[in-house]
Amino acid sequence: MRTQRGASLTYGLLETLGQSIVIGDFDKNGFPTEAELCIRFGASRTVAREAVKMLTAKGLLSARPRQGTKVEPIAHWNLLDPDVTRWLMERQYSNKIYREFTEVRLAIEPVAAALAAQRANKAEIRAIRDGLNGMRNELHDHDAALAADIDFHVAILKASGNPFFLQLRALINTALRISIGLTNKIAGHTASIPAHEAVLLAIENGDAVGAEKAMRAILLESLELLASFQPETAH
Amino acid sequence: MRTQRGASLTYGLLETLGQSIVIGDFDKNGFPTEAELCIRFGASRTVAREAVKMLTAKGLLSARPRQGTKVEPIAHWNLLDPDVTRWLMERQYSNKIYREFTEVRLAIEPVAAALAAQRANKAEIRAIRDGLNGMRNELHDHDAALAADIDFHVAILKASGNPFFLQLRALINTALRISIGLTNKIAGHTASIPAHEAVLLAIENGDAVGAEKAMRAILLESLELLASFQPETAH
DNA sequence: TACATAAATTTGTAAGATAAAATAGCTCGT
DNA sequence: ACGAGCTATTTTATCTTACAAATTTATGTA
Repeated sequence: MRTQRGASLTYGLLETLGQSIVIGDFDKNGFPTEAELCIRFGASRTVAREAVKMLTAKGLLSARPRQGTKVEPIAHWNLLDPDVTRWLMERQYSNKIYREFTEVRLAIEPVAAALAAQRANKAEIRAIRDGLNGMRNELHDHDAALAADIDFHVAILKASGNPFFLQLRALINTALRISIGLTNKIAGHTASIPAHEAVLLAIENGDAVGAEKAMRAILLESLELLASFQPETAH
Repeated sequence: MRTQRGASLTYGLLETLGQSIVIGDFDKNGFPTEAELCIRFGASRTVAREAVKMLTAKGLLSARPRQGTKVEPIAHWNLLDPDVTRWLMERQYSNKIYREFTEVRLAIEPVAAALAAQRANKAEIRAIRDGLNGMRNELHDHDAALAADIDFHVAILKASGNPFFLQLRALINTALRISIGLTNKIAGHTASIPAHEAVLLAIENGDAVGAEKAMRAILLESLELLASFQPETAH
């Protein structure tokens, strides 16, 4: 999922800086100079430069001689980069970003479900069903149920056959974790199994329109539940 | 749009390697070792390493000691990264990727248009109208008409108020350039002005459902036109 | 003041040395 | 022959130092 499994100095600094940038730690005093980075994080120039270069590649920074390194405005960030999405999740939750995530899901996932209904093979349908069964069997274990829920949605993205849709798995992962974190506060609430069953059934039957509607219903239900539960807050 | 305006050695090598990877130049012999990179491209280790690190940040490469640097499978690439999208465009056109692009557009743009109908302010509507007028006024100049067409679609993404939608501007840019490149081969064909007018009108009237349908019609029309014109080719 | 020139700051590039990781190969005892 | 453990090798990872380039600031001179 992330850029690399390894935890070298460079990737450690990448994580630290990425999170700090997303939180806004450098908004006041500006981004440190290369020399300051080395001092503050005990890194060599090589490590500092390579971490900055990777953050530049993700749109978070830009550097020019004499002018220094600057944090780019959020409009320039590669928001669909898995690392950036994860850093956004790890910072303080905000209703605004959850709504934005869900709007993206409302655009993508119903269309992906419709395509899956037209194209999914047996193995892909089995993967979707495994996700649903996991949700059924783990009603007691919130973490396991969440993992199964994510598996269900990602399996549909895969079954769509369009690799670009699959790129959004990190965002969906994030959105679902936020969603679950909130809905868990509502006593006894769990993801709606029947709604998920309806999506699977439509895909199995090759019913593109039905799959699209059923998936949209899941997302709208989740969105309305949250809206009714927690009023819009700042940010 | 791209990672950096500057044309330093590092960014030059980034471009060269990114294009080569996307084309598949390293599929046979594997990706060169750091030392080989320096020799083949006349770069210092610093430049070679930083370019590789940026490509790693975009999901195209991974590196481990002793094992070397390898091209990741396409499923791992950050396909929505503006640089990656541009490199994909610059390689040989293929019907498959055009269809995939259009599927993404069919998911995102109608929803963006619906949101724009609910939220767009006067300045944002003016930007959309400017794009449409540009298309009207530049019927003779294909390049200018294409630019106006792109402006029109990007203005709607902006007016949606969701920054994640705007991330797809590079993909839409690419898709439209491919589309225009093909439709220009059809004698006398130009983008349908009335269809675009319908979208603007619906947004101005706050008609979310109408805007969504009108935008979907534009994309479906474009897709069908191409399908009828050029039969599915390899890749 | 206006303009040219020098100085200072910060990133960009280069090169060499050493460390660490992971594979391949070898030695040796059984 | 076989396997455990050690050694060698390859390649990336890290550190250090030096210099170049770009750009802003300061300075000096007419």
